[in-house]
Amino acid sequence: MNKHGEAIAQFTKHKSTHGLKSSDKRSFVVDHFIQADRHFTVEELYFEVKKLRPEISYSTVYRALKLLAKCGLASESMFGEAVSRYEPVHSSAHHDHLICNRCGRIIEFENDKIEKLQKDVARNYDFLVSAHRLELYGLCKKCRRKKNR
Amino acid sequence: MNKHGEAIAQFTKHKSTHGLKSSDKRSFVVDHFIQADRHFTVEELYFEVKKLRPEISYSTVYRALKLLAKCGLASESMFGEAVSRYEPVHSSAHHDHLICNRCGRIIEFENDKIEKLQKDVARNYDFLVSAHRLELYGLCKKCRRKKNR
DNA sequence: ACAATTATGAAAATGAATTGCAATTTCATA
DNA sequence: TATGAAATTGCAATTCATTTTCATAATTGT
Repeated sequence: MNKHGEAIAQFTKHKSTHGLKSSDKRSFVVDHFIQADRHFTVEELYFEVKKLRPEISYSTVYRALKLLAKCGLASESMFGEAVSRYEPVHSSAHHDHLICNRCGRIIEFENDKIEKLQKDVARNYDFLVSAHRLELYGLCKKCRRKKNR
Repeated sequence: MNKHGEAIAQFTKHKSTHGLKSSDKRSFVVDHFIQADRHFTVEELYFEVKKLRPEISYSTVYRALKLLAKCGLASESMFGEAVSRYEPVHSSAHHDHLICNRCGRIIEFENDKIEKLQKDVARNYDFLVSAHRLELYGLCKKCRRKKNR
């Protein structure tokens, strides 16, 4: 089963264990989010969905994303902005972000060495880490070229 | 001149170069922030100031913090919460944060190795970094002890 | 002191997140 | 297939921090 299939399966499982029912609209939103496999604000996802299924409301999108977050398929993060972004959670490794200040592109990366050093730091402070966030802001490859335009 | 004095001087300079006037109230807020030398939300700083100078309004505190941010003496960050926090900027090194999910304590740290690895990552993506943020969330020393209470 | 400009306080506006509620849909069971 | 309890949906209303407006007060240069 592919990655998307797994995610859908996990969502279905969460529904059954939580007494939730199926719904076309929510499924559409969930599928779209999982297929897209990238960051969304509620509003961004809402606008995309609306193009294809105009009868789906903001509330439904909002609640679908909250639900995805609850069942571990999306994580909510606030990239220093005032709006929440939801990103797909890949069962695999945690990832950090490079965020372009110009075009908004978000690049994910992983770096084991950094992760390890983080643990060292935490140990020094007798701090028990449950989550972390690392974000590098600046200009992405494309935007560096057009820096002075 | 001590660190606080330098900060005050920088603030004074910013005022003169920007045609701003002096004000008792704003100075009080600015001094308090600089002396305290720690994180504040607007509201937190407002409540502290209010105890000592009840005639100072939320607006003044808000605008003072915005101003401090503009002149580089404070930086605004959103620790994954819905509220902005302002932290003193020390002319010296950048620092990252350990954030206790239980008591809210924020511990600052610096780690050159991590900084270096970040640069390596950026280089790999041809990304030009202008700022970064690293936050480790979890339980601080004190809160680990009372974890199960 | 006067004029010009900035600072202040209180209230209103903004904007995103969240919730309440009535109408609708789902689904297990009769 | 019909039923009813429970979940879902859309819209409007609320919440809550941030930000702006505007009338008044304070500051600064002349």
